[in-house]
Amino acid sequence: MKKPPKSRPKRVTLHDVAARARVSMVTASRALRRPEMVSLDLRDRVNAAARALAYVPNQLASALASRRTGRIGVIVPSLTNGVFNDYLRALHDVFVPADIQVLVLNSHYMPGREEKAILTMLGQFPEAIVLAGIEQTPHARKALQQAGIPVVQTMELAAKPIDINIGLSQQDAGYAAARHLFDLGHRHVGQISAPLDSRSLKRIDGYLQAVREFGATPMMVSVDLPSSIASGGELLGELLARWPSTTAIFCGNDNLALGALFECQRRGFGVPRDLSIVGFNDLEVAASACPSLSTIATPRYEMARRAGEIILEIIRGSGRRPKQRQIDLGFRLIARESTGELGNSS
Amino acid sequence: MKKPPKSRPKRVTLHDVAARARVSMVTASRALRRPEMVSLDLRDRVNAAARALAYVPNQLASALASRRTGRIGVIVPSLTNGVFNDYLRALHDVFVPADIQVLVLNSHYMPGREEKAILTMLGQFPEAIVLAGIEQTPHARKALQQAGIPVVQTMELAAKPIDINIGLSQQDAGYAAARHLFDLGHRHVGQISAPLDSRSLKRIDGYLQAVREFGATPMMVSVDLPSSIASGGELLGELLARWPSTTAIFCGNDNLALGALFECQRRGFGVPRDLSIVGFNDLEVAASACPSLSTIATPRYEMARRAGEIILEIIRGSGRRPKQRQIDLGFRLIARESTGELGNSS
DNA sequence: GGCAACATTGACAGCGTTTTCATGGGGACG
DNA sequence: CGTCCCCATGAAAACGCTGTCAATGTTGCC
Repeated sequence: MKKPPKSRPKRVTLHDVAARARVSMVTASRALRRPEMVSLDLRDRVNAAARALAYVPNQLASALASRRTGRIGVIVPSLTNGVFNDYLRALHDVFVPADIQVLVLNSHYMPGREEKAILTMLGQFPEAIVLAGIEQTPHARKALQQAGIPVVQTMELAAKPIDINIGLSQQDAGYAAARHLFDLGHRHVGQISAPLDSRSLKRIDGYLQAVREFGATPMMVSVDLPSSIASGGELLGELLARWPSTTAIFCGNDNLALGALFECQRRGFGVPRDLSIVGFNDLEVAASACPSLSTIATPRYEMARRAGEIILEIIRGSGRRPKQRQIDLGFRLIARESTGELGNSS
Repeated sequence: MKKPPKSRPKRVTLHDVAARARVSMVTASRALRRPEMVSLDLRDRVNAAARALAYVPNQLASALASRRTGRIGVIVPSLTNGVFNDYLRALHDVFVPADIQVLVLNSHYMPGREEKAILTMLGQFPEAIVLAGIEQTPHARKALQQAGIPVVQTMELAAKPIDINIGLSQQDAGYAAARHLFDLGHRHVGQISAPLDSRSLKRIDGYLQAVREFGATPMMVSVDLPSSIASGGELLGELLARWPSTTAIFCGNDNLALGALFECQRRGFGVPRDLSIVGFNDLEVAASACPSLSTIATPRYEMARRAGEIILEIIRGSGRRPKQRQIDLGFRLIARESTGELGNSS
């Protein structure tokens, strides 16, 4: 007859471990965290006791007492988006070996949700915060500044960084993508996007800049949904319906580009024979697709890695900031098979 | 006389708020958490003070004192894999409205890393844990049981669940995928996979079962890397090199299938004319691809949603478990354009 | 042998909240 | 007008751990 003590499933605490090892709590604590401070004999006894009891340290209490939580907070607009895979991986690569936990919260591309996520995060007292994007609400900015921890804004270059800023010019990148198509001789260059974030808008600005420069007509279609492969196809359909003369499109990201590519295949259009396609981000699929997708490669891994390393340096170095508070990591245009010169068609 | 503790910027605590509102800490605490327990007058005063000081409650202290952390832990083998997008979204959909935070840790498809992740998670004292997969190490199992919180294993059906188990038979699903190809008349049915997890292996078992049943020859190629689109192409290449007679393949997941599809396009093979392809999971891309990919749809969203709801019920209902501790959610074969009858070719 | 320097260990006081539990005041009721 | 109860409030005790500093035992050296 077993009686589950559901009201008080008393947990194994450091106290229990200490008692079993017949040492004081302090010693037990040290034996586990700083073995070198404790004699070999006791160290073994404590370890044995801890293992026997399956002791799991209470990080809450530990963090509260030591005022160091050993974690950093990351807020990204989406986990779904392949863009943030490399980004998160880089952060893990840097912090996990340093024994720092990475807490990820999702803002769903909504400034309001981001503010909430930032406040929640701050309530956990992370030792630093990494933000994807630069458009925080004023209240969030204030809270972040007041927290007195390193804050790294990434993905874009900010006019007024909160603290540290590592990114690239989304507008320049958008310009480069569009320009690539104009340089190939295209004059009817369309644009499709799912502009949920400020970065998409900046890329569009870049596109418009190129359009003006070449005296072309802006041809844009967008949808206010999380970008998906399916939307890529639909948006291409709309674009072609409105501007049948289109010979090239710049897609706000690679998923849209992939959807557009599939739509072309469905319609029997040759890519790039009938339509040139350039995407954005250089996700894995861009290189593997057939035809492979021209795109803009953004240094997502590198960006997050640098962010992580700067944070480690600040934390380790007692809070001193590096001299360079803003870093432009640039981007690369990757011309693959999906873009070709105008006129190859005939 | 007050001694400013070093360079540490003093944090605003409940004590400060209470002082400013001229009430006791208890009242301040209640005014913020359970406004209905406090008179309107004080409630306003406390709220005003909190806002003025930009007070952020220390969740660490709160959790320590209340013994409730308001969060649940989730451990998935990969964030990169599209499979877990729906899964995590469902969990968020359930828990965020319930004001419960979702902590996600990544096991990188390695049992050792998963054990570590589980222990780390347990140290945070989540109110429940959701696991993707059923193959935890013995030590992890012990720690989980000892934690006395709801544990939900998902994605597969377990012979001996730790606590709750919601999933589907991966072997049956693999069998169904292979069987679909045999039913279409194919006899040279290959299999490609990146079997980092036990689920892939079970799907292969299902494939082998079908192969035996139809008296065919097993033709399998695999790679020990995280599955990627590129590997899909390469594996298909190897498979065809070894068994040129292949007329259909079952891919361990949709990414591999997509890579295989692209490889066919690159080689000028018609799909399904020259090769039928069936994938697994029904990621978004499967429906959008051209030709669209036949695949096995797994109820990832539903699975995670159910897991979340059961957890909420247990937490709310003071720990009582539902009668049904194991739920089989099944799967669906989705026949699309990428599979066709043998002989359509000639 | 005596003293300083060192290496170990332990007692105590928090860390910032929440939870009892006690207290006083006011309203309902007779 | 006096009880009985209930409501709003506050005091003090956890929650589990770590930092500080003092106390103990050890070693080395003159």
